[in-house]
Amino acid sequence: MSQRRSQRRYQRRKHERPNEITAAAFAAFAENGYAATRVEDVARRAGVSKGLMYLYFKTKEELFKAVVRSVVLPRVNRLEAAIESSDLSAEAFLRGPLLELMKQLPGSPVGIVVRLLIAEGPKHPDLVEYYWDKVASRGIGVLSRVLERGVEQGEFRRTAVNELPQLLIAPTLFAVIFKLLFSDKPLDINRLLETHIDMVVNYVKA
Amino acid sequence: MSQRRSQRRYQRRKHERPNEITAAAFAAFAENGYAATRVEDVARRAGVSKGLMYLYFKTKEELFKAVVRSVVLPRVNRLEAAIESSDLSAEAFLRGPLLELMKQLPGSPVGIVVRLLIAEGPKHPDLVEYYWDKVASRGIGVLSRVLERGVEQGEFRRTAVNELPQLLIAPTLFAVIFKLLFSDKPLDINRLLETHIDMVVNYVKA
DNA sequence: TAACTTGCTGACTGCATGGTCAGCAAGTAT
DNA sequence: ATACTTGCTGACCATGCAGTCAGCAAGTTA
Repeated sequence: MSQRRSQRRYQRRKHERPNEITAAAFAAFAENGYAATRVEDVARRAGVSKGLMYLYFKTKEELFKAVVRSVVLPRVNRLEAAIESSDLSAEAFLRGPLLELMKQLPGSPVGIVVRLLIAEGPKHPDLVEYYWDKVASRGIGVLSRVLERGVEQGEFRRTAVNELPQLLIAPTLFAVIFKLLFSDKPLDINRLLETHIDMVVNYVKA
Repeated sequence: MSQRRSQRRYQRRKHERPNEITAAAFAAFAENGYAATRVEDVARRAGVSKGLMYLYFKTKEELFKAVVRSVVLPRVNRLEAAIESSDLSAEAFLRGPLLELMKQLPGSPVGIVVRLLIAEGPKHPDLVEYYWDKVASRGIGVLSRVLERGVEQGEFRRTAVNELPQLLIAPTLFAVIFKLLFSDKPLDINRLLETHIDMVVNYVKA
């Protein structure tokens, strides 16, 4: 009556493990933040042993970095692609795709990452640097180009906003954080973002 | 040759201790964040023993709350007072005192508190609630009243901004966080804030 | 100056958790 | 079947730190 139960203790999945683990880690960090999350929790979520974690990630910190990268990179890439392939007028672009993106950010995983970055960033300078290179500056670049295009086509006048494209998305960060902290308080985030874009467009329109 | 050195081991200062300790705690949290700060560090900074900490604050968490309160309350009070006692036109108020306040926030202790709140808030719901009551909603109230006054006096038209006064200061949060994470990157924060206010004023002006 | 109150100290405890590693078993080659 | 490689496990260790408490000494009273 001894038996080879069909329950194997585990399967080997060398290739999939990293993704599975970062996904589990993201979920765990999202709930509890980085510091309060135990490596063992992540392991349980990923359905692996604690020891395995350390075969794929040298330290808890490495795991953290991997999470940030995995969440953030695909999104930026999509954004850049979407923008370059668009042939809308500058105004239509701001009011359409950009606004849409802004509306999606609060409540998306990006919100979580922002929280993690703010909380832990000052202790992980290389991560902040990475984020700046791969995300922030690329995002700014996109916005900058849109505005510039508007000016070239005589659609917009040249204003301080051309040098401060961050202004376009600044309220998005506000929205992200508001939702993070005060999700139970009333605030029509979409309307807030719409109004902001409307304001900017009026301001820069020739 | 034994001696009563004039170096006393300590002085009793029952009354001053709480402030001294919260000040030390603020400094420590500012450098390392809440989770990474040891109670013993705070004690050393305050020049007291670890045990004493627990005579004034039941837990580390209580200490944290005390810090947030002590930093944030005086500032809000000052803001409210400054505004109520002002007899400027609405536009002048936005371009003057409000803009000035916005410029000061990044780099002020408030930035630190924001970081702490974002990082730890989700695990301290009562603290978030407190912050909402004593800070956020009061701030919104002030902004709301300024805009309303502008409308009543025929200076402004009524726009969506009247119901979304947060929009006025949203970029300030952006600036605070930018400075927090990317203090070495170039960005003319003052100009950004000026431009934003200019934009809003243009938008709401009758 | 002696007896007393209490602000304060610092060694100690218990536990949580990041990281290690010897060995086991899933898969592979022969 | 048998020998071999390696993905994976889980018990274990070392450390670090929140919170405790018995006792000491600063200040007070008589």
